[in-house]
Amino acid sequence: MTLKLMPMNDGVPASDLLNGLNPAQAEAVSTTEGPVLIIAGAGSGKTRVLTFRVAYLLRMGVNPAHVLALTFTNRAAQEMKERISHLVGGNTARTMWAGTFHSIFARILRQYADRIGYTPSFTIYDTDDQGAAIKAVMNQLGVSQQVLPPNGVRGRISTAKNSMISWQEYVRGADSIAEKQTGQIFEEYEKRLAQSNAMDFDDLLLNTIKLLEHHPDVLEILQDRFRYLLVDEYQDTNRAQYRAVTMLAQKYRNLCVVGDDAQSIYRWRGADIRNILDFERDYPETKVVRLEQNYRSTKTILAAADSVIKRNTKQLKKQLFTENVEGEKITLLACRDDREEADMVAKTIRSRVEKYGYSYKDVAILYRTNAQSQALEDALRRSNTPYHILSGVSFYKRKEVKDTLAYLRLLVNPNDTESILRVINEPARGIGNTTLERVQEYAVRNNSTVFDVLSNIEVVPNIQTRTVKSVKDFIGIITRYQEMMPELAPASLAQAYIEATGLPHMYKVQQSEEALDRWNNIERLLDHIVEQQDLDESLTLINYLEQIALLSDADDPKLGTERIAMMTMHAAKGLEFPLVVIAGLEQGLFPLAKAEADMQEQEEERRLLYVGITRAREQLVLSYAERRYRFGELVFSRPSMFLGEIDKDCLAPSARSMTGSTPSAKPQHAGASPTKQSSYSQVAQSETYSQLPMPKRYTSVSQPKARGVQGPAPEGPTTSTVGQRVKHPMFGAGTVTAVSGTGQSEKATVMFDSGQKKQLMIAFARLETL
DNA sequence: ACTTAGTAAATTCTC
DNA sequence: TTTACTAAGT
Repeated sequence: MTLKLMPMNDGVPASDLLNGLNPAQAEAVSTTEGPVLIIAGAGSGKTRVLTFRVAYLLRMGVNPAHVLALTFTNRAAQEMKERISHLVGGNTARTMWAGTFHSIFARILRQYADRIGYTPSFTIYDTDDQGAAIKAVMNQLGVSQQVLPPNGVRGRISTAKNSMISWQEYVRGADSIAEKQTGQIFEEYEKRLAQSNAMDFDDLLLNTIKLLEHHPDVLEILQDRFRYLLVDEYQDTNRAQYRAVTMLAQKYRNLCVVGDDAQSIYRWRGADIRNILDFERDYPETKVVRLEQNYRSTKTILAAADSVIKRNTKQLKKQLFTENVEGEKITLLACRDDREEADMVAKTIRSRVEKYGYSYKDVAILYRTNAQSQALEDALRRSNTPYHILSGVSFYKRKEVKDTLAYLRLLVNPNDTESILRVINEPARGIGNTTLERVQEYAVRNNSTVFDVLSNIEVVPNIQTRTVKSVKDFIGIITRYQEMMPELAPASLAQAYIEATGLPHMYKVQQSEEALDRWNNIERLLDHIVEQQDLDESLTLINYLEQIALLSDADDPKLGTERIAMMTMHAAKGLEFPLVVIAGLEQGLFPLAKAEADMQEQEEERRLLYVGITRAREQLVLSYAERRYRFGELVFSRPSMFLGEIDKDCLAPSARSMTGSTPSAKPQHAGASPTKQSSYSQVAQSETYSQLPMPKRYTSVSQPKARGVQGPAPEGPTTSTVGQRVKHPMFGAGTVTAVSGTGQSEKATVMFDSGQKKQLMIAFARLETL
């Protein structure tokens, strides 16, 4: 391909696009031919470069259908398309392919499914389905779940797949008994999925590779279709993704990858930093472009981020700088416990919103683990601050929603065994475990699918007549609506079919608040299908289900509404906010306990903090708590070692004097004899507690005044006596009728004056003595 | 076969 | 604290 500086039909020359860009950006945009490696520091206008690059290509006359952009989230892909449409106008970008590896590959695989032994209606299994399949296989093989935890097996199988190790290779390399067993499970698992016409997430990559390797004609078609490839977040791709991209790019070699090794945070799920480090070796003619000017953050924030990341030994050379203002210093909140931390975070945000005129959508609270969201959430709710959480228990993870989706999946692919087992007795139809065991056993023995066996249930011995009828009814519903599929639009079909399954009815008659909630969720899901169908006339049930299966937390459409965003730092990748709070900077939590001893893990945690800090545009607040509830138990902790790594000049004065005695000033383990105790242990407290800045006393919300029975009290046992009169914020006054348990798990049974009897955890229920 | 109560385990991150 | 699995009761 040769460059033609010809204006496109809209009459604007391509070079106009370069006007607002700095030299490095312009180079990254205009080097359209051949391999390009863009090392893009945080906030260096990476997204802008990517979109301009595509727009530039299109202006140069490249057919948008020849462009493939692989992004990290669907949201990023969508945004990219919109921006490009904006730049080049009209529908030009519509035929361009943009999406995550998984969604793009799923699309390709549907097209060529028959080449690799699937039908185009294959099902995509999520982690839960995987777990269910693995447990079923272990059951079938008689492997105890006590001896070999299914979760661990799932992890090992997934790791193997991400490294492109087949079950045959895995078995060959297995030494220990556990590995041999895992290998056996691996084999049966693969067979079970194939039988179910289903793929797990890893298969979407592996099967694409298989398709390209074994079918040269398909490879060539795809190479010719995707003449220009872009890969975003390249540092977080794994070997399988690398392999697939390499094959696709082989013919035209127009491969542009964008990444930042400092932001590589997915090593644990197979991301291989070699992909970025070896790029130049694999493509000797590579043009390397470094984007080093940061347009996002203040000098202070950038300096803080830099002071942290430079502690890592392995990283590509680059020096980020910014022409932005110095900005506010970073605030450090030192708190007594997680509840106080949450209250202080909430209070700080509210005051900043007031003082600086931020709106809530400008604010994000980031944390290391999802579990931390609970306390923060409570505090925000108490102070009436609007927020929303990305991830956690999302809508699509709810039982009733998953059940509904499973029913829908069966309509498209009745061989989907995991879905059958999930819903066959939901609502209860009198088809129990014994029956299902027999059916599965029969299916395995006769190399048949569970659905086929159920369809001919008479042939299975030892099934009760009543059960046979139930099974027939169940199969009847599916086949009946399957036949209607060609005639009905997906939304109305789904509506009628789900109604016929009796699932909504079951919840509706239960009348409890929870059941009605569930019923409501099913309705919402069905409404959503209607919506999506209205948006896209050509929507099929297959497309819809795929879209849901490949949804990620970062795709949450609620982002950008007038609320504080709460999420893990992983989920925050690619986002930015004027005000960012990072909570829970404690040893053992961030970095996680597991990473404290392992340098590699520690460096990954440090990169994660780097990602967190660089999400902030104007202001950054960090916090830690001296003690925190974990598993309902109070544990002590020291401030994170990372706090000591942040350049002192970046911290606000009050914080600076406080950090004068943080771990960096004194070696953490100085004097402390090596113990096996985790950093959360009480021992750690006595060693380092006194070195810590004492947090300013914070008047906590609703501190119970009473002594006897009251909230979390770490010191001494909480005691309450039978006959004690107490008051509860919700239930009102009452009398303690019984006490059970000790310490943190001490429970009191209270007969309230309203007539209600409740058993309450004394440590958590905010009871007041009267 | 289904319900319920009781206990064990979990909390790292995800397409 | 919440969730998930197991065991015993109906």
